[in-house]
Amino acid sequence: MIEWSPATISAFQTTLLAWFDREGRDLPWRHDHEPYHIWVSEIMLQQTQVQTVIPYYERFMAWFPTVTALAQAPESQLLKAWEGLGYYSRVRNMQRCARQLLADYEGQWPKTATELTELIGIGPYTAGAIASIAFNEPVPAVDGNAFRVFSRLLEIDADIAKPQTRSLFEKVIARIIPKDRPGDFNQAIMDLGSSYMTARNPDSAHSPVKDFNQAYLDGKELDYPVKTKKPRPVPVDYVAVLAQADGQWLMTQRPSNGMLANLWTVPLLKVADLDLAEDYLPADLELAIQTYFQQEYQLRVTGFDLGLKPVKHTFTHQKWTIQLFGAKVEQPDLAYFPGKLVSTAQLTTLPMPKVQEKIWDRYQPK
DNA sequence: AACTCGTGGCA
DNA sequence: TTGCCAAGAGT
Repeated sequence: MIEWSPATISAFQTTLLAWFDREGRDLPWRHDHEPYHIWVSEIMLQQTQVQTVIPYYERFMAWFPTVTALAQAPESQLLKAWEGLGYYSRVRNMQRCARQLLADYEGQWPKTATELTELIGIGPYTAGAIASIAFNEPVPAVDGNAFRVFSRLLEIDADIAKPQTRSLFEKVIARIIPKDRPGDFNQAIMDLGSSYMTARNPDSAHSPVKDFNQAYLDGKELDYPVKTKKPRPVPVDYVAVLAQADGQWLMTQRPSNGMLANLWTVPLLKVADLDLAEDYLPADLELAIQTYFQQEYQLRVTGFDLGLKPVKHTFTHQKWTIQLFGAKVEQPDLAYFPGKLVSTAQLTTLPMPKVQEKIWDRYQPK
């Protein structure tokens, strides 16, 4: 890792901000510095690309224009606003944060990163982003872009996958961030990281700060950032039961904890949870499904393999293979079932994850 | 500290 | 297909 002199730091600031003034992106959440707008955009942008976020952001602002509107919204509407974005706890935590603001902060945002971190769903990165952009506090906002950009500029060899590495980057950036324009600086780093200094095909030869990029000057750009890789997704087998009664679909709401919390799907049974031998036969599966519904939900279903190609869906850490079964529900008494019957016309009113969309598409290709 | 939590894009 | 990456936070 190299160190910059005060003169180099000053030159870097000037060059970066001049470029940002010329070529910084015009994004919907950059039209003002309202903390609510900055906050919503930052939460949406966590692990999510700008292009994906834009339409969600526009709709979210139309539906929930203020912290109060967000605090008062029914959860089903929140999840509908987030449907397809992923990491659904983000939006549930946003509502908790909105209520926290109204209850404990008199509806006024705290103005420092340290205080912002106390709010639900706001971690070190988002606190830095809001504090610097909305309140002009000279603090770093260390996201994936900042890790990548500064690791290359300064040839920082620390493993960014390790939690402790964040504090090293925060110290380094704290020395470089300009006190007069911290928000623009942090956003400029993000723009730089998504244009010239990208992860895969960087174009540093044309970067406004190429002369400051030590890794590029040394021809070692792709060696940075140093990052240990994550384990690959674990395969998990599921059975989806497309059950109908009275012309309606049997839909279930997932538990309030864990993956896809509170979203709606057809019943998804983990094959490993069914009472099956190692080398079970297709006919055994039908019986196992029937038994499962009887025991867990006191429901009589007669399932049958739809003979369709299994649906595959990969999450960050799980790779699902889902076999589709059709079913008829006899005399539906849903007292013990965590869900309800829904007409085809009403299906779209439920917040559903992408994997459910794939299941519908397999059953009824458009 | 390591693991959990979605989805889309890209080579 | 596979693997990795994209404005991370909670537990």
